[in-house]
Amino acid sequence: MSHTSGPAGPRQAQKLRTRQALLSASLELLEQQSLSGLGLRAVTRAVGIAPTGFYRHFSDIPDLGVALVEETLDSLHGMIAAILAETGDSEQRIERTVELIAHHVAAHPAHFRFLVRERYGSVEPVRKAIAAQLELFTEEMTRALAADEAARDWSDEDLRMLGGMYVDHMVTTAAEFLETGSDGIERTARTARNRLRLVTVGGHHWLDER
Amino acid sequence: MSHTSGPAGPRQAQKLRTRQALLSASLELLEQQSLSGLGLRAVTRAVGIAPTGFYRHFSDIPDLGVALVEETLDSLHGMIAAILAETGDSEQRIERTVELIAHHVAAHPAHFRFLVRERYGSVEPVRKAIAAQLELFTEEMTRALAADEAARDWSDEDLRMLGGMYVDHMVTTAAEFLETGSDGIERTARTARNRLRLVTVGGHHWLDER
DNA sequence: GGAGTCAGTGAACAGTCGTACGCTGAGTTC
DNA sequence: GAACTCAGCGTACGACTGTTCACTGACTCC
Repeated sequence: MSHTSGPAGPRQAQKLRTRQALLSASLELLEQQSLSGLGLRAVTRAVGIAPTGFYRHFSDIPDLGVALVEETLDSLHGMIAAILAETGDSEQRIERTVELIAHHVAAHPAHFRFLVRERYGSVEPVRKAIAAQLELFTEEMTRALAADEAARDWSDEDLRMLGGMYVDHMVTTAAEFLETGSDGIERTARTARNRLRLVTVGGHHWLDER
Repeated sequence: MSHTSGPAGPRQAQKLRTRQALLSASLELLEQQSLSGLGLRAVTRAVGIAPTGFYRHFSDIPDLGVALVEETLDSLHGMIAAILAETGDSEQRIERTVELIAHHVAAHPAHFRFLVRERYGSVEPVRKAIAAQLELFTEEMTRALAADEAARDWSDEDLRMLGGMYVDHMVTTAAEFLETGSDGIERTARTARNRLRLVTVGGHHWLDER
C-alpha cells in the first residue's frame, strides 16, 4: 500500500526520473548563473532530451524554480531538525549548530547557493516560495524557543523576533561558508559562533532592561 | 581650480551625461530583473542611443554593474555617516537608526534593490565590488564602536564581529523594507529596533560572561 | 583654420532563445 | 489484442541577443 502515489508503473517511474534529472541538472547549472538567466534549452541539453520535452514536466523556468525550492528546503529542514534536537548548555549547542551548518553547506553547496542567490532574486514566484519556507522555519524555531528554559516571560512578538534572528543568522552563515574558500572556514565559523553567543547573551538579559 | 577633473569641455560633459543616463536607466530596469539578465540592447534602447554606443562607456554589462555599485554605495555611505553621527543614549540611537534606514530605502529603492539582489548574485565582479564596499563600512562602523563608550576592553576581533552584525542588520532591514508594502512598515521597523536592542543588550553584558 | 579626436550611427553577422505543431512508439487499460 | 495515453522527438518560426566595421560630424587642440 503506497502512500500518496497512485499507479506508479514503469511509465511514471521513468517520468519521475527525467524530472529529477531536470532538477539536478538545473541545480548544477545554477552554481554559475542565476535562475532568470537559466535557459530552458540549456537545461534540456544538459539532461539530453529535446527542448520541447521540458514542457512535459514544467510549464516555465520559474515553475521549475519553485520545485527546486521545495527540494532545497527539504534538505534545509533536515538541518533545522538536527539543530533543534541538540542538547546541552548553550555553549555546546552553539558549537554544534555552527558545525552542523558547515557540514550541511559542504554536503549540499548547490542547494544553499541557490537558496541564498534566489532569496532576493528577480523571479517572484521563487522569492515568494523561499520566503514562505523560511517563514515556516522561523515558526518552528520560535516554538522550540518558547518551549525552552528561560523564555517563559517573553512576549510572542519578541520570541518570533529572536527566532527570525536565528534563521537569518543561519542563512547568512551558510552564505559566508559558500564564499570563503576552504581556508578561512575556521575564521568564518568562529565569527558565526561569536554572533550566536552575542545574541544568546542578549537574550539572557532581555527582560532585565525592559 | 577644479579638483580631479581635467579639461571638461562640453564634449566631456555630454559624454558624462550619457553615461549617467545609461546608469540610471539600468538601475530602473534592474528593479524588475537581475543584472545577469540585463541586456546591453535593452539599456541603450531605454536611453535612446544605438546599441554600439554602449561600448563608448562600458566594455561589458558586468563593467556597468561595478560602476552601479560605486554609485549605489555612495548613497549608502551617506546613510552610514548619518547613523554614526547620531548622539544620545542607545535607545534614541536605535530609533533614529531605523528611521534613517527606512527613509533612505524609501528615497532610493532602486539602489537598495540592486544592492540586495546582486550581493549574492551571479555576476562575480559585482559581488566582489559589493563585498569590498561592505567591508569598508564594517571597518568604519568598527572604528566608531571602538571609539565609543563601554567597548574599551573588547578585543579587535569581537569589535569587528559586532560591527559586521550592525552592517548586516542594516542590509537585512533594508531588504525587509523593500519587500513589505507600505503597510507593515511599522511592524518591520519595530522588529528591526528590537533586533538592534537585543544586540545592544548582548553587547552590554558581553564581557560579563567570558 | 586645418588636422585630429571620438561619441554616437546604422547595417549586417552568426547565435541563441522560447514555443507551436505533428509525430512516434512504448506503456497502459479494458 | 485493440484502443488509447502520453513522454519525448524533430522541424520550423520569429524575435532577440552581443559584437564587427566603416561612417559621420561636432568638438578640441595647436
